[in-house]
Amino acid sequence: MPELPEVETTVAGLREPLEGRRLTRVEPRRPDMRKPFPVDLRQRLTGAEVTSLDRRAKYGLIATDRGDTMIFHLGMSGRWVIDAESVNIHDHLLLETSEGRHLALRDPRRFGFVDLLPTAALDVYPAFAAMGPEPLGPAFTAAYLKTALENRVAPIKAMLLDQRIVAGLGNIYVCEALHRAHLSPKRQASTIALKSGAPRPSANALADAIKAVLNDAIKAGGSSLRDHRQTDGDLGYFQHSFRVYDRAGEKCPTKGCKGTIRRIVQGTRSTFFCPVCQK
DNA sequence: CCGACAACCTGACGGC
DNA sequence: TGCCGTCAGGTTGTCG
Repeated sequence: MPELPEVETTVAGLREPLEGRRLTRVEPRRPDMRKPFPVDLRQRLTGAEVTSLDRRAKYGLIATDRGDTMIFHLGMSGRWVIDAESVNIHDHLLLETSEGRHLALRDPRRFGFVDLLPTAALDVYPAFAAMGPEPLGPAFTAAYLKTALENRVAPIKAMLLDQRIVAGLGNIYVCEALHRAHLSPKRQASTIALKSGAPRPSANALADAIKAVLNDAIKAGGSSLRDHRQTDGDLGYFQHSFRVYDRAGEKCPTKGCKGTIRRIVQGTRSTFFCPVCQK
């Protein structure tokens, strides 16, 4: 469940059980996920009150009244499960609150991880320091996109997956945004940025398409793929609104377009697009 | 500096 | 039914 809309939805779902609540139990159930759990995670979080929940790109942020923030990343298969009947073998971190709520960070592939640092040091957290703007924030504009992509020879698809250009997009939403903007994923990135002065129409269309698809997905509660339902607040249905992702062989949904969605591989990852209306 | 690619893990699915 | 290959929402490090 791991691109920006899914993390946004996850964080929203964690507010009710966590915000303003005290953590009475913090229990890693193994030494590591993709990275080791911080050695002092339990000691620094137990007894603390959660003051706010937030999101940066695909990272969730849980701040406490002791000046710490727990950072979590869901990797490919991670999600939070609230008040499950029993503990799953892939529940790697358990939290319990003063209200008796039980939360489990479940991640079969273990590409996710947890970190802990002083809230005041968030800006210098390496992953954040190198990160581009939030696509739904004020800094992400057509003009920014144009500047960030000029001189870039790589395909636009690869550039949009680069978190240093824009932070929070993943494979699904890049494919979807490029389709909405009618831009080919194979197009050289700099070609939407050529010429000085005003942004080109394609840069405008792309920035707009990115914001639109993310907002639509958040409204739908994100996308739920192979990891099934569950997680009290976590039933996203945006996968039903995919226009190209995982739809190879289907008719292109663009009005008046007679194309068929194709799957190609770019830099080891699947790309879905319409060769007819995406130029 | 840039781009390509392997590695980290488990599970689901299709083909034989 | 079972075994095997392939693929999956991400990130990071290495190599040329």
